[in-house]
Amino acid sequence: MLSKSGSVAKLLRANQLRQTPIRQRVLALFLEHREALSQHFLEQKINEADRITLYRTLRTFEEKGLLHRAIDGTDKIKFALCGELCSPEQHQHFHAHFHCDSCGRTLCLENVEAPAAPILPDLSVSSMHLVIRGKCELCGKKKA
Amino acid sequence: MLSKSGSVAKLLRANQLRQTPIRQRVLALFLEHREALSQHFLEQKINEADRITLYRTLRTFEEKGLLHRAIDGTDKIKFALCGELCSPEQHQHFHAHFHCDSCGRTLCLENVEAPAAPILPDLSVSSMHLVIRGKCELCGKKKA
DNA sequence: TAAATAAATGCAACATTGTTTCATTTGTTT
DNA sequence: AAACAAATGAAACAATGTTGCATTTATTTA
Repeated sequence: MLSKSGSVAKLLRANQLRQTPIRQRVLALFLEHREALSQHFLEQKINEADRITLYRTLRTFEEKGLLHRAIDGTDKIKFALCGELCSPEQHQHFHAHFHCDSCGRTLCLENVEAPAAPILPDLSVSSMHLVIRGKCELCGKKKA
Repeated sequence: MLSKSGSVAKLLRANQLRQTPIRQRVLALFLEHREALSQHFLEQKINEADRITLYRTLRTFEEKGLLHRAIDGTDKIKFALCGELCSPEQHQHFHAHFHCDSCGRTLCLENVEAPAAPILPDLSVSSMHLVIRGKCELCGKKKA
């Protein structure tokens, strides 16, 4: 994850992207929420933009290495802010995400150590993802 | 995974499912391929069935604990045969899958040990999935 | 073995999402 | 301020997800 101090404008400039209102709003939402967001979520937050623009914005950010796809076991694509280790050429090769089956939120887990790569003869590994599912702290409280 | 000896008819009977041609063909394909299959793949293999029937067949099998969703990081849902540890009530809580970014196949990894669950205060964990991406043995050879 | 019945199937229909093309608008550069 | 490249929004279409309903079929039982 990027430091909170990184302003939206800076982030765009650093990635050679134009300062458009929609891109700024999208990035601001990612910085604000600090979790993996779906296009659906962004559409609801940004009424001005139509879904095609959002669709392309997300993929542009992905190409530039600003966002990565968060694997959470659902069939809905979600994106999350990349850390410094990601770049257009090479994304960080280990990610861990927590998905709440109750509210559907997907959180990036920062401090999870990569498990030792299993021995897989004949398979070449380029990345690993740990998907953890359960109940988040908010949904856990509701029940209690 | 179930033993190869388990015949299709037995599997259906054991799960209180009727012996219909489509269900038999679907199960046979899973037994034959031994990897996670998408509905799209099944549609192409079974021309007789329309997609709605397949859609419902897969979900019925899932409910019965015969199939589970294989998480492979793509946005396409894939199913795989469950082992003995899965049941309608409780699926095995750790799965590992390998996804080939080149050909799109998804393999179930049987012998991968579950990583130690990370310490996640306030998050209750119900399952974990390890998704490994890279190139499978077939696609690796092509390049070499 | 045939009738009864509960389940599976296939069709129609519709919602959502993914994706491309193209004309228009906008941000950036000179 | 003009020129240019890039971003946007509209239209359009494909693929997938999902439900309701009428028909067919597998199983049960008389």
